[in-house]
Amino acid sequence: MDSSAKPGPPGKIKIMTAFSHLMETKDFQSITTAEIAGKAGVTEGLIYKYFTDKKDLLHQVLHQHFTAFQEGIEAGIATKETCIEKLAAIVSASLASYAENRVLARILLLEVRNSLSYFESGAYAMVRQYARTLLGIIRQGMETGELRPDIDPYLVQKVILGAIEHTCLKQVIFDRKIDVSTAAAGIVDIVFNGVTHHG
Amino acid sequence: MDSSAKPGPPGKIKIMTAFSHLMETKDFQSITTAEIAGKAGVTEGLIYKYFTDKKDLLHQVLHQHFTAFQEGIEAGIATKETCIEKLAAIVSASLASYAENRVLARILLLEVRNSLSYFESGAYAMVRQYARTLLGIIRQGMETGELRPDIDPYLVQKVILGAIEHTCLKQVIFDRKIDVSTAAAGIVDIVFNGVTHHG
DNA sequence: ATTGTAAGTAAGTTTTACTCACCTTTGGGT
DNA sequence: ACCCAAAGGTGAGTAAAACTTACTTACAAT
Repeated sequence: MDSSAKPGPPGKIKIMTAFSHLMETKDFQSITTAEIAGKAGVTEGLIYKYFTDKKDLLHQVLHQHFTAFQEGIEAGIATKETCIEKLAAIVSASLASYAENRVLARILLLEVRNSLSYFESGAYAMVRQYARTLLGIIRQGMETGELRPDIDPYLVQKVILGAIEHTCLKQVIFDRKIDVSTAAAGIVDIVFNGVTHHG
Repeated sequence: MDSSAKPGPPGKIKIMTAFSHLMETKDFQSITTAEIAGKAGVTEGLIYKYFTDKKDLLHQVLHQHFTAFQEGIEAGIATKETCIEKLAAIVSASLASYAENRVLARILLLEVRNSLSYFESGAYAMVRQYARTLLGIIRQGMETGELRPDIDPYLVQKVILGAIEHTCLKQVIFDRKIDVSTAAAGIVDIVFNGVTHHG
């Protein structure tokens, strides 16, 4: 368990923003605490006043970015009525977030999953909430008859999440543009209708 | 570019197997070079005779595991005739590999993607080859009419890869069993037929 | 026999995450 | 107005771990 991501004192904010900016050009491992402190204009020791760990800093920055992500998702599905529309909105909004916030995408997809401490962090709790929202929509769709009732909703959830993540994985890694609308439309088409040709 | 993963001298083999075993219980970051050398029964310096880096060691061990993975895949699709069958075989064989070789799965899904050096490694070259094979089958299926011709084959590839990876992600992280056959059948069903209910 | 090369060692060095004891500022209660 | 406690912030220091380098041993080929 790590401390939650409150706004906090100026020093903490400076550290988080400095680190976040460094993550735009470098990977977590190669960013040093000295570098963070230097860019933030504080001393190295202050980092450990507000963060238990270098990883805790990573997790709290992720938490911060994911909050905006979450809001984007909820705004995206708010107006939608049907399950299909909601799912399409989630796919679209998720891709859009990864496209416009590479730091979020890189942290979430590449940096955090290798250490167990992440899964005890507040950031991961938010991610779980996001996954639960998705699952809820899928279940609802199965009840209303929009979706097939004979499939495992958990698996549908995983396929959708996997499709979203893997679709922008390479672009995130090599810092290339993501064509959100066509990618989103394509994923939705494939997952909803399948890839086989039915004469 | 890193040196390829030749079998090599006894010291190198001992280092790689020791490291591989350590990866069963610990994550990359928390395994020290001293620990590796100790378990291998060699000195710490020898690691740097055969590996440019601690990460190079990781990449070469991945390369080694992925070779077996690749063979499993090719054996899986060898007997199959249709595109559909081949895709199902790839999904099944991939899940099976991740299920029975957690070190491979953990390295590939959790540990390597955060550093650019991986993408210049021989291990990544193998992964690309695997992805190309998958893409080839998809393209072939679109030509023969088994798959819809109006979709982007790259996107189909990404959805399938994403589905495979995300399906076993949690199990790999928390070291839980993977029910390969039902997961494979489910993924294939969803990706081939889609999730929407067609009256 | 000799020479050249690959395998292996052992003792550094440096970097880097993290600690700790110490200042400085702020603000609320009496 | 003053105290004092707590929060904000500092800077020197430590320990550990990745990596280097100078050296030794085995050993195959000429």
